[in-house]
Amino acid sequence: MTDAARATGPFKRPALRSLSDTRLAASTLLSDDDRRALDDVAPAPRPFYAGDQLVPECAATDHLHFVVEGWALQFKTTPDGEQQVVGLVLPGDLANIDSLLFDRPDFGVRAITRVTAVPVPRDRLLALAAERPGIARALTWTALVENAGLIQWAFCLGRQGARERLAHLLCELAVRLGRAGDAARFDLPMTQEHLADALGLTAVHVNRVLQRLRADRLIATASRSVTVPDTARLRELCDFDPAYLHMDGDGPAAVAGHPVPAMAAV
Amino acid sequence: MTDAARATGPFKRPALRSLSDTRLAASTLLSDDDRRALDDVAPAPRPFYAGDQLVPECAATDHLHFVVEGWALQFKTTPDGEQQVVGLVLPGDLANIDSLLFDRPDFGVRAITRVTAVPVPRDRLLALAAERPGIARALTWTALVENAGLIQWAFCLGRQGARERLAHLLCELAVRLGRAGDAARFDLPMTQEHLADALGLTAVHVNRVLQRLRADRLIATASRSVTVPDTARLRELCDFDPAYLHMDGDGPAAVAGHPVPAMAAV
DNA sequence: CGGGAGCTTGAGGGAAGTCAACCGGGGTGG
DNA sequence: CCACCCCGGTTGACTTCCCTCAAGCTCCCG
Repeated sequence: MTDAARATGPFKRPALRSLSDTRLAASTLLSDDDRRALDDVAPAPRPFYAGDQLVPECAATDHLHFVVEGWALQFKTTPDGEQQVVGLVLPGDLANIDSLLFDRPDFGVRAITRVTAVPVPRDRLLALAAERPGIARALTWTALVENAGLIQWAFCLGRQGARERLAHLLCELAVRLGRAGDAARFDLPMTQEHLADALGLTAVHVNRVLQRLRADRLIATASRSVTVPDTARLRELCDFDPAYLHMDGDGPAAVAGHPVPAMAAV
Repeated sequence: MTDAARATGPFKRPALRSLSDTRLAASTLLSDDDRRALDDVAPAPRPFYAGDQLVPECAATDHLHFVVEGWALQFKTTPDGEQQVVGLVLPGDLANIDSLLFDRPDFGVRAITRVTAVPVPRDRLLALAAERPGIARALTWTALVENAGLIQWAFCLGRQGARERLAHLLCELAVRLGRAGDAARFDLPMTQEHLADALGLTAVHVNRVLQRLRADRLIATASRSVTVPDTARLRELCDFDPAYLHMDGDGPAAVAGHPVPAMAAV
């Protein structure tokens, strides 16, 4: 709650204005008509405090939350209270696409910072998809991108060590935040505990691994932000390939015959 | 290749006949018309030998493979040759839904046993989806189910020990094979090496964990098959809840107003 | 009969977890 | 205004889980 100030850190990018600014709409599958139709069904954005649940883990939901500002995480809880983070939701992302067709969510979504989200009723989106193939396709595309991210997530958890996993997460964040250049610096509002929950580690161990990365000059950290002095070196460490993020809105272009917008900063 | 005989083990279920028998079509989102249209675009099934790649990991694909017989696995390879299995493909499953909209696959698919698959050209499926909202929706539904499975997979890899992960995988297979009752026995054509690649472990350790599960009477194994004497006890060990498999074709029913077929044996 | 794939077993090592204590800063309440 | 407190980060000692390497076994198949 007291993170309100932090949410507007030194590297805040201009807030997204509408659903047309989200990744769903950027996927080149949509016509301008589709985008307008999407904006028409969008209700007013809703604010959340850090720690709030956008989507409770174990209760039915019928709204899809498009995050336009702030960070959130997708999580699943063990019976003994531990939680595993299964995805990070950044500005422009759709927090819970599974609620499009499932009554009970497969995971909860919790705000890390203060968050602004547009909660679109599932039925409105389904109706839109039924009459506009472009939107239906864009929704499928979004689900598939989510899929690719989860596959990579599982891969890292299963086959990489703590050092590589942490490096990989930082590489991913740099790309998704559009700050993948050298000497790239970006906000990182996650605590070491958050990182641990995401990487399948403990906070103590995350701490030690972070220190080693710092000692090796692979990263530098300031309060709530990270600098990557040499992107290539960090990527080499964890074998990072940004293709799985599908930042270029691939595939769809070939299908719809639309030009690919210059969205990627990979 | 010499597994051809094994693929027709003692618990072989009748082979699926067409796309209408796959999970995609069972999702209650399709009208009978939709199902017919789907069957109309289906080419002849194609056989694969054990070890064959249905989808090569690093080459563009434009066919979606519906597996009607046999087992396959979805995998991702590390630069040093290790592989992480990110999903198992059973009869009725769609092996590579990501190829619907992406040119390059996010993972490869390799046959574990002899496999029969129906390779549907992506374009035909896309065209069908564009004119039939039901099929578009069923495809999205399939992607979301895949999603739920991957989330659970990541959860297990991140937060469970070897024993729990292995138990969880066996519980999942029992349900997906429709053999979730007590004293349930089912074919398991995977080697301990396959299991290790799936669970993020080594084959040696899988071996030891299997022995402990056997010693504790949680499972019994015969050649290429597993028996679960007490389903409840095994599920309790790994905190298994079959909801994430969405075997009941949920959500869609409420949407389309169709009755839910009695597909679940959960 | 030989050979290979898959399973089993053992000894030793390393990565990550656990438990516990301490620190530093910012916010809150007295 | 200051003291306190809580949260997040840091550090150390010890433990545990799982990996590595290596060898031997069994079964199936050629």
